[in-house]
Amino acid sequence: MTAKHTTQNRNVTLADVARLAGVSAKTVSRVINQSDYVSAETRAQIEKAIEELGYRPNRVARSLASNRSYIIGLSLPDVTNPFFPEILRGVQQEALQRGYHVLTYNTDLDMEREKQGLALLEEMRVDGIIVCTMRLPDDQLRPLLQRHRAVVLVNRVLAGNEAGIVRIDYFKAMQQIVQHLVDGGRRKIGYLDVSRSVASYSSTERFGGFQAAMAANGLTVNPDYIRRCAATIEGSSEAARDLLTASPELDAIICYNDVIAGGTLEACAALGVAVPDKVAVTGFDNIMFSSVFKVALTTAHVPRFELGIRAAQMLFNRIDGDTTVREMLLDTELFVRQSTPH
Amino acid sequence: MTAKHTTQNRNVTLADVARLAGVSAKTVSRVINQSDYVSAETRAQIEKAIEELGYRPNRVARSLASNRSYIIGLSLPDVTNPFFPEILRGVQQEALQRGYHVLTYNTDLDMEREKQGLALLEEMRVDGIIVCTMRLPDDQLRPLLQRHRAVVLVNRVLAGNEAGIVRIDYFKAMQQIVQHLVDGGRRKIGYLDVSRSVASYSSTERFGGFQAAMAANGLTVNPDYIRRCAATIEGSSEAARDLLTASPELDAIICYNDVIAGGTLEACAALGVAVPDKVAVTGFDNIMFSSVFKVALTTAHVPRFELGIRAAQMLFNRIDGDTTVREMLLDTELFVRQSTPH
DNA sequence: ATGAAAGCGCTAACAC
DNA sequence: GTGTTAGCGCTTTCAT
Repeated sequence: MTAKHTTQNRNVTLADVARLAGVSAKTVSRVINQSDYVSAETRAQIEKAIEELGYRPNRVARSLASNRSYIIGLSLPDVTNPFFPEILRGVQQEALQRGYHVLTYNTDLDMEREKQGLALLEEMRVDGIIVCTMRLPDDQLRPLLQRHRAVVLVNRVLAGNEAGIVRIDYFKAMQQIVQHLVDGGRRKIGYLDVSRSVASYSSTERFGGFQAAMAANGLTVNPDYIRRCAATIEGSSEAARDLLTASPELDAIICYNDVIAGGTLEACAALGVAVPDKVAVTGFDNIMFSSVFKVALTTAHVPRFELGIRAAQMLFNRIDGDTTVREMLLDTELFVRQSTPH
Repeated sequence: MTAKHTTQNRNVTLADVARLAGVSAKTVSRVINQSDYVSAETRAQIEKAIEELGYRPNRVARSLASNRSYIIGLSLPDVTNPFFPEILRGVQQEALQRGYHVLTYNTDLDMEREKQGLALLEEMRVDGIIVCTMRLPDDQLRPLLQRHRAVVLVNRVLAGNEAGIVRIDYFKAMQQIVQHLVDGGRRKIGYLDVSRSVASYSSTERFGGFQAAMAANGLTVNPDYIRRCAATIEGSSEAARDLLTASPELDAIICYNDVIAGGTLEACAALGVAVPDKVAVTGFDNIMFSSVFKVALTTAHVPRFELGIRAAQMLFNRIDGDTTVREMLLDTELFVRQSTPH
């Protein structure tokens, strides 16, 4: 019985509503889209019919007919990384305010899936997409984006392209971190980077800021002090252990992000290395948990929620045909906690 | 120029491909759906035409015509909570294997959004949905689910409904935690619960297991030892401080989940309370960071990835008309770390 | 193995 | 203010 009821609803169509209300399909359409003036009387008729039949508009048909979905796509590399969910929340807040919905596609750090996701979103004819991608090389990404009506890229630069860009000034943020450590008396500074097949905007900028600030302080970047690892607790813990064992003279380790810093703190604890007395440790991002790590983490706070909002605003401007703002740069804030001298 | 190219692609249709390949629309359809045998020769023709025109099928049209989307919806309450992204990954892995895509809707712990999300997914005519909901009361949830073709509920029971259910045995898991603490000599055990407008499956079962195990060990549950707080570091930290100040005799605090345990550890540190020597602390879920908290956390590992896989499998069975398995119960595993005596 | 015609449920562009 | 006529781009019958 329940099942039958379900099936019934499924087939209720705009025409059914029109018939019951004694009006034309178009008038019903006007009501559900609030697109045009309908007399209060007919409107009431129609709303009653909708209620009675349990009618729900079919977005698929609407989308096909109007070539407009009021849905935007969001491609995320890894929802498991606490960095990204906050972006989603920002995007969603802005979208809902404008009557759009957000559909998220998780690419799981896989290039193939990234392509699949962008293709799917295209096949669904979403009105625009916000893309957080790390892996896909420029020349593979570009044609995929080209096929979309409106695109905003997050933390990625891409030349020869129509896409809008919202990004964080990672370079400057990392310079601040280095300066903070140097001001705290540290000189032998290691760097635990994330391993990547392709250099990403994030890793390039962060490492670039590190190098620049080291040079500005007359410090040399010792290649032995640099390690790469997976952005997981296990991977970074192991890498940090290696690094600290090979170079016990280190007095600071800068980590690509908070997750890697978490692993580094674990390694320090395991080796009996005091943080920050012997070695200072810094993270990046300021994820939710960085304050409850073994040692509360000094880190660069990345305004992820705001990043999502800005990206969405830029996308909606583009959907509405306004492409004047091409790029947007947001600042971070240094959060000093217990893992560095201060 | 780029824009023109984009516009061109957008309008390439199956009919265009058919025309160029010199076949009928239906034959092209057969090729892109691999639904029927087509001679190798014509297939090659068609593939060449597709390539040449840069054709991409329009899912919207396909979905309207076939009443099938090959998309499943996943409704999550809060992607920011590290509990949920892993479920998404499991669902997605299973879905991609079967040629489906997953669209995620984040409800942000808001009842209205939860309703909106389920309605949106219905309007999109997805083939089925997996719902992780906490807030929506039974009688509001039921009619919304009824309108969907196939439904699987995660960690929620709901009577009088066609939906499949996959859940975790939280009751038993919490019993194990209590037993572990009692075996470690603890008797004055507090409980830091999550605050909710409505009692959820998770909170009810976890607290129920706590009560049952306390009783089984001849221990009374002191109402003063129970607090509720938001599932954030800040909220739980404050609540834990209150609890420890009001009841300094406590020798253990059981937390609803790892996030709350994280705040509790912070409170202990701030108050100079030794963990686990003075007070043992337990979490729940085993999120990625629970091992790098101030004190490595003893917690119940919830197999979230597998949960996602099972939920997806159950959903696909239902989509295929097989509803024999109505419910599925998964076990947790106790991870003993430094925050409890052992 | 392939094609023709009809229609999925809606909106656009004009009527009136 | 409201209705009519065509499609949107695809998949379904059913033919052949």
